[in-house]
Amino acid sequence: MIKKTADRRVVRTKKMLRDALAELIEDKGFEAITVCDLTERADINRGTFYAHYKDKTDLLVQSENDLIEAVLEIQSGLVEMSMAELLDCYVNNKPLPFAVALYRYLGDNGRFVRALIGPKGDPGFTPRLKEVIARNILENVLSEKYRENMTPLTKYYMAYYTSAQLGVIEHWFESGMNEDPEEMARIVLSIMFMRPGDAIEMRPTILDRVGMQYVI
Amino acid sequence: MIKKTADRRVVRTKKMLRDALAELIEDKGFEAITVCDLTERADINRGTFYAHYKDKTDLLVQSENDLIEAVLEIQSGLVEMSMAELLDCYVNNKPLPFAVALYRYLGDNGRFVRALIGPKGDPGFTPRLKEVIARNILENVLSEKYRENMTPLTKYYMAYYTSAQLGVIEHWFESGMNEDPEEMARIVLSIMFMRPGDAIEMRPTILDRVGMQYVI
DNA sequence: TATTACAATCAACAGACTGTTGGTTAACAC
DNA sequence: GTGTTAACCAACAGTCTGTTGATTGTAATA
Repeated sequence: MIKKTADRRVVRTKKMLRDALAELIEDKGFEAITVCDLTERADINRGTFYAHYKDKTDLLVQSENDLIEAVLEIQSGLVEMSMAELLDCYVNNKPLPFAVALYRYLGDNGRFVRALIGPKGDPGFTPRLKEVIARNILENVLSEKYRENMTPLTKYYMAYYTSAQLGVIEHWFESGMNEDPEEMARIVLSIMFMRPGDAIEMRPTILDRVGMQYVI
Repeated sequence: MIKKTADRRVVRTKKMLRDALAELIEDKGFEAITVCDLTERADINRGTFYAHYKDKTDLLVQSENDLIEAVLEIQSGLVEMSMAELLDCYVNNKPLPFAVALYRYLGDNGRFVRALIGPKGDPGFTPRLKEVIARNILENVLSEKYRENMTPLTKYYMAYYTSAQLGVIEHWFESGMNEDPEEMARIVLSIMFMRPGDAIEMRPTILDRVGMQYVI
């Protein structure tokens, strides 16, 4: 676990390769990338590539691991939120702190994340990101009662909810990251209190203030 | 558009290749598959493969198109649902007809769908399936008012909702497709009326009957 | 600053996969 | 039954792969 990569040449090489990977994924898709493409764009000798990585998949996996690890790191420093605090954020239209931190980091690594979760990216990355989000957001949302004794329906709700959160992140990237992290955190919180079925009760919900009223 | 594939040999060859593709994707991932792998497993000459498909990606895309087209076909025959009917289904615990049809078809083509949306599948397929689901389920759920004048928040809600629906489908496949299509349609309908924020009002919702009560 | 370690380069290698071709055999539709 | 054509087979050059050995250049440390 101890990174002993002090040599500037190594970090430069790795950075160049990771950047080239992100660009090329968005360009032609991971599938079509050759090691030649990578080293050519990164302006690195092909032999040097193999000194650091087994193959292009190894480069991909290592880069993904770094990203996942960083997200975990960020979220591990965040205190678990009480329901009262969540409510406070909601009614006062304050962004959730951990959501802000998450979106800030994802935004900073935008190019790479967008490439990975995009239609030409790595289908194996999305589940990993989902797992992190599930562990760090859902555990703050789902009550203990359901966490400990998970029924099939609860599991389906978890799958529903984590996928939904990732869908919002994807849409953020696709639409050009126009909103800043704070805005995104507010949007996420708002959506958490929406449900399509609300129309059944035919009452405008508290969501009016974010401009959506209720959804049929 | 007119399929003139009457020759039994052709349909046999194509079927063998599509099946081999599904198996190999789950086995080693699309990325790692070679045309040799495909023809070997399908027991087809390699030259024959190139008589039908440009490359392995062409095989993938054509197979995906067939699947998407079939889903569209199924859903086009379904009448649009009124809010009253939706309510009727919900309170009487009846499965939504279009959801049943969707899950039935996906289940019938389980192996292939599971391979495509899985962690070794095609990252480009999920968005396409999402789009179909969005068009056919969400348009029955979102009121006209929001459909015609889409605010950013509405779009985020759509992204949230469609991803969520796909997450449920994914979980169905991952967990071994234990529920039959009718059960899945009921689960989906139930989840539509849940929201994590319900705890704020601290009232057990109508969802009690499906064993979840309310979610914090 | 000089020395030592090692990262990066270059050229060349066999092996695998690709996409194509021309000639042959066998199954199909009518 | 016969013409059509799909499937088979072998062989082709071209590309990408992963590895090697020798050489050059850059970095950390004394």
